Amino acid sequence: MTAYKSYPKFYVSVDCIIFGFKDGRLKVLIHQRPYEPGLGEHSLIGGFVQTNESVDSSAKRILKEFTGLDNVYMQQLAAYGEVERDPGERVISVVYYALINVDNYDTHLADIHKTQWVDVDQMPTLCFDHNDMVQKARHMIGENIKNQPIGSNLLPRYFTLSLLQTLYESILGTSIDKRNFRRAISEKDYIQATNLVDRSSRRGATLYRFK
Amino acid sequence: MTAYKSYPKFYVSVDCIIFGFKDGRLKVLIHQRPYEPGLGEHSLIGGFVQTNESVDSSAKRILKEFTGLDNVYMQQLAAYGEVERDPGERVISVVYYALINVDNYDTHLADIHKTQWVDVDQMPTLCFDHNDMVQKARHMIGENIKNQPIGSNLLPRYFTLSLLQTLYESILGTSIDKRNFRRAISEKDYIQATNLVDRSSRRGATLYRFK
DNA sequence: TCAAAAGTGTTAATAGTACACCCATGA
DNA sequence: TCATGGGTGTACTATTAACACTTTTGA
Repeated sequence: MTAYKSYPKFYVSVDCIIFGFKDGRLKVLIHQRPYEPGLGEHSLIGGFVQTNESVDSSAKRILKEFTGLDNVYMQQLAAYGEVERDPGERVISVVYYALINVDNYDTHLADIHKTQWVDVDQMPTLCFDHNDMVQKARHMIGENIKNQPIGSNLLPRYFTLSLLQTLYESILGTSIDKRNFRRAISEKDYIQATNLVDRSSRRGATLYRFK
Repeated sequence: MTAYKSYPKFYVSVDCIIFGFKDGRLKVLIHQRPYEPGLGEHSLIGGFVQTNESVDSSAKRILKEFTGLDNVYMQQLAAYGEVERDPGERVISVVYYALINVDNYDTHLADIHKTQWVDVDQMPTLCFDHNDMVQKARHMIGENIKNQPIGSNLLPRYFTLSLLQTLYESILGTSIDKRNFRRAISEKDYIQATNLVDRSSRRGATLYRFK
């Protein structure tokens, strides 16, 4: 039917860089690669595209398999297509990054898949080109956070400004002046104060939320 | 050898959005699709990834086949993976955009492939999801031009500031104040005045070049 | 002489950066 | 009472935006 018959076909995988914010640090979810090549090495969460799903849905499916989460902020990062990137067979990988609230994710699934959170500033060596992917994704988030309310995906529903600042600092890798930060936030219309108070500090801190 | 055997394989294509600057307008190179499905429809320049080449090299090869050009500014845009995006067979496409100097490109090849330049603001309907790709690429260039000297890829070696401004206006889709523009440019260290003069205007205009 | 494009500065508004002290409270 | 984190304002600097007239010269 089509003129494509003479062209080769490839395995197409999806790798997900799942970011979470935990203990005041930006983390990435990894696990141990469950098959050869690279069995047992640190690896991003991934899988293969199936015939009945788009690449985007494949990414969503994989995210759900590993975290139990649906409806998550997820963006395509890039396709990785070096010939030898996977030493076993030729695999072209489309990479996504997702931002999740670590409180929501399914720890039972985490046990099954032996996933763990690692600090984005202390990434172990991952298999293949996965470290490159993480670096690129981190850079991308840094760009996005300046203009988009992406923190809403990483934080609990109610949060203090201190926590929000810690998140920004940990994404950007810099320290931010408290007063400047709070002024900037107060100008954003997608973050609003509530009349709730967090009592885990002595004085208590106003809780904020995303609209 | 590997655990991948049970997964499906896919055709992987590359589509190139080749931008050029011509007659004071930003243009995209298209041609008529040479095979079914969509035979004869307007289409981006594309081809299929081969087994012995990375996806990046595939894009370079295709660019060279259609323009004769090497060593061109080229960036990956995204992967497009909807199941039905190609009505013939399942094809996952990795999309690149390139910026070329239209004076350098091989018009003999243009004849062979029946390529033509179309104004980015007057794109005809392209096959499949190609219009989406162009829109996304255009947006991306607009972001990049603010910080990177990407104009060097689109302009001749020597150019007037008026031409450069026209290029910026046509990429950004806005008009720019002449004095503000010239001041901003004079602060960039990658653009410098030469002592050459363009005599096609009455008064004559200083020619500039990229370092 | 005049049409057409080249060239040139100043001011106002906005955004970003640097910086230090008082407050409320639980232990 | 004091240690802890919460909360606040001002001055300086850099960047961006708005705005109009003179110059040169080929036709």
